[in-house]
This record gives sequence, structure tokens and C-alpha cells, in this order.
Amino acid sequence: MFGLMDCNNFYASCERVFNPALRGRPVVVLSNNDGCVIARSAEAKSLGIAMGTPAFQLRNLIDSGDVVAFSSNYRLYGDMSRRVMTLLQQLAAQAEIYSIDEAFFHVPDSIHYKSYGEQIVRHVSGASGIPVSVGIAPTKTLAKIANHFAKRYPAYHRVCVIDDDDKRIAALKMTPVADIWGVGRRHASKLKNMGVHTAYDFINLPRAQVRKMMTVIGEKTWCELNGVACIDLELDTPDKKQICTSRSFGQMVSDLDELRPAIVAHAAGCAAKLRANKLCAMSLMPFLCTNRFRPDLPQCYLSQMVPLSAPTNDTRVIVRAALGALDEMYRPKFLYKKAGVIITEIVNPVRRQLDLFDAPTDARADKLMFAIDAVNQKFGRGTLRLSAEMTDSKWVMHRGMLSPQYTTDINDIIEINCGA
DNA sequence: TCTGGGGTCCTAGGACCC
DNA sequence: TCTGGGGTCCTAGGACCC
Repeated sequence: MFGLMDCNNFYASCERVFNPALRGRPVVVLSNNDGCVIARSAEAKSLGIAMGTPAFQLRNLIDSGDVVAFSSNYRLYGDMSRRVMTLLQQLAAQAEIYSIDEAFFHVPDSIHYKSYGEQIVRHVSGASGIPVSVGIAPTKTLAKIANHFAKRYPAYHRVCVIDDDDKRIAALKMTPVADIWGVGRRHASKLKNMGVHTAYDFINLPRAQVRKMMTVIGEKTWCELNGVACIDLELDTPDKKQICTSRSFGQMVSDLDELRPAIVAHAAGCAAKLRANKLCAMSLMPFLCTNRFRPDLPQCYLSQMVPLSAPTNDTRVIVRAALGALDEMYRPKFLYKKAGVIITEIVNPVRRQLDLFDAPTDARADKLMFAIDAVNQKFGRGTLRLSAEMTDSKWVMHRGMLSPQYTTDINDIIEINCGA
């Protein structure tokens, strides 16, 4: 059997752990640039605030204090996620961390499913302060559905088990196709047009038809909903295939000299991610794009692939390559809204056999990068950076409602006033 | 005025090779 | 009217996930 543990309203819950005054109040977390809502507490959901709502539409609620809004604080969420996953792994030896707030895990057949799920909920929530729910079922896709029920209906007390056909069929009849894991917006609307409204309708379609319409991925979903497991736990983390760092700008930018520092920062960000994963880049691709919400303005998406002569994770080499490509692809007279750098080809230098043409590794460069990472780790990201990465220009994003780094910065650690 | 960021997988079609 | 067949690799685009 498969289990799925999912944190409830994860980002909003993280904001609440160290700020008990927020309990019972509607809390939302905003995307970068404080653009739109990306997480909501239960109270915010019941106010009818939809995912993706632009923040300006909530201006009145936020200003009046009826809703508390936060800029996204990914350092905090990342650290809380690590804690939650560690707690889960104390009870589930075989766990696959699927996203920042979810993990699948193996559930032994010999165990009492419901009590095992309850034990996990108690342990993880109790020690981390983050509420979690657990779904248990014979396939990952069904475990997702079980988890959904665990969250949605209080009577389950955060644990729902689908372990026989009656429960499975009943759950499928209550699940809209759009809520199935693996069925996105496009296919959901196509299916609806065909009269397929629930997951139960979906499993009654002929398998071949599903395959034709939705490729092997849809076919797997169909099998999984029928109780046949075909998506396994991924226990060893596969090597990354792509690394990307990108941001929208605080304001639109047209000038090449204003775009350069953004590309420098994103290239440096990619290099740091490569080093953190002990990987190297073989090629990269900076990109620029205009504001797609402004159809009145000329639109473009520019990108340029740059092969690197040898695998590297040296910030200076990667930045130089990205800037060279920027100069080549740049076109004036467009108002750019977003820039980024994608590492398009990644190699693992340990696993990879050195070939004849590989440059010998540069020990001094490795030491320098190691030192930069160590300083930034200790004193905060961006403490040491290239001078080309100016942070006082227009491209820097807005984060006006950021909570403290409660768990990762000694200066932000919580203070408790016990009185005299 | 204001609308996120970071990934994966599959398929079709073109280029190229023998 | 004739102008092979089969294979691999790469890329762009679509769809999905959180």
C-alpha cells in the first residue's frame, strides 16, 4: 500500500507556527513581487479567496486587517519542510519526498493502516507545529484521493484509508475528473465535453481511448484508479535534468545595462544551485520575456543557448557565458518583465568519466567557490557576490510583507517575554 | 498601477545516417 | 511515371505537477 502525507495549507501554516496571534485568522502568502496569492489558510479559503488572486484585488481586506498577507519566505518554508520530512522518515523508512509539502511512503501490509496514519499525523504535527493529513491506498493516485478526503472531511480526523473496492468506487464517484492527480485543465475540460464528470466516469472509458487521447501518462492514471499500481516510489533521488533561476522584475526594464545585473544574479544563482547539488553545467540558456498581461505592448521571448567548453559550476565562467549570450540576443525597444537563466545540460562530474579533452579541474577556483558558498550560508544569501550583480536597480523584486527568518537566521530567532 | 517560480515527461516531426 | 527503408537524435510544443 502507498501512503501520502501532505501538509495542510503549508506556507500559511509555516507563517503561523511562530506567530500564534495568526491562529484562526485568514492568512495568505503572496508570490514574488507580492503579485498574487499562492497559499491560503482555511479561513482565507472560506472567505472565497481563490488561488492566484492578484494581490491588488485584496487590497481592502489586507489594509483593514481582515486578511493577513505575507511575502513568500522560501528560506522559512524550505527549512520547515526539511523538519517535517525528517519527522516522517522517523516512522516511514521508505519515503519519497515529492514536493516541498508532500511525501509518498510505503505502508507495510501487516500494519493497521488507520492507526499507522494517525500515528504519523500525531508525530509530525506534534513535533513541527505543521498540521498534516495522510491518505493510504493501493496506488499513488488513489492515495492522493484518499488524502484529499482526509483533509476535506473532519470526520476522518486527517487520515483516510481506501482499502477495498467499495470504498474505492465510492471515492471515485465523489471525485470530479479535474481533481484527479495527472489530469490537468486541458484534459479535464475535454473530458467534461465528452460527458465524463467524475473519476468513476473516467475509469469506465475504454483504456485504448484514454491512451489515444492522453498518451501513456493518462493510461497509467486510468490503471491506478482501477487499483493497479504502475507508479512506484522513487526512493533514490534522480539527478536533476534542468536548473533554472528566474524572476519577474519589480518594474519593466528595456535598457541592456539594466538587464545585465539581473542576468548576472540569475546565472550566479544557477551556479550556486549546481554546486549545492555537486553538479556541473555543459550548456546554459539565458532568456528574456515581455509582459504577457500587456497585449497592448509588443511581445517577445528571447533566448540563446550557449555551449560551455568544459563542464563547470564556477560562477565567473557561467556569468561570463550568460552575459555574452545576453548581448547577442538582446533587442532594444521591448519592455521586458522577466529574465532568467536555465542550465540546459547538467553532468555529474563524479559519475562522468573524464575524457581526453576535459580540462583538469581548477583547485583554486573550487576553493574560491567553496568559500563564497560557506560565507553566504553563514551570513545570508548575497553576502558575497559579483560586483556586476547590482541590487539597487529596477529589476529587484518587491517583498514588502516578509516574515522573519525564524529558523535560519540567528538575528530573527523568536523572543519570548515571560514577564517579571 | 498591480498578475510566481521551478520542474518533469511525452510526442511529432525534421535532420541526418547508412 | 519514376524518385527505399529503417534507424537515431534533437527540438519545439503541449501537458502536467507543486
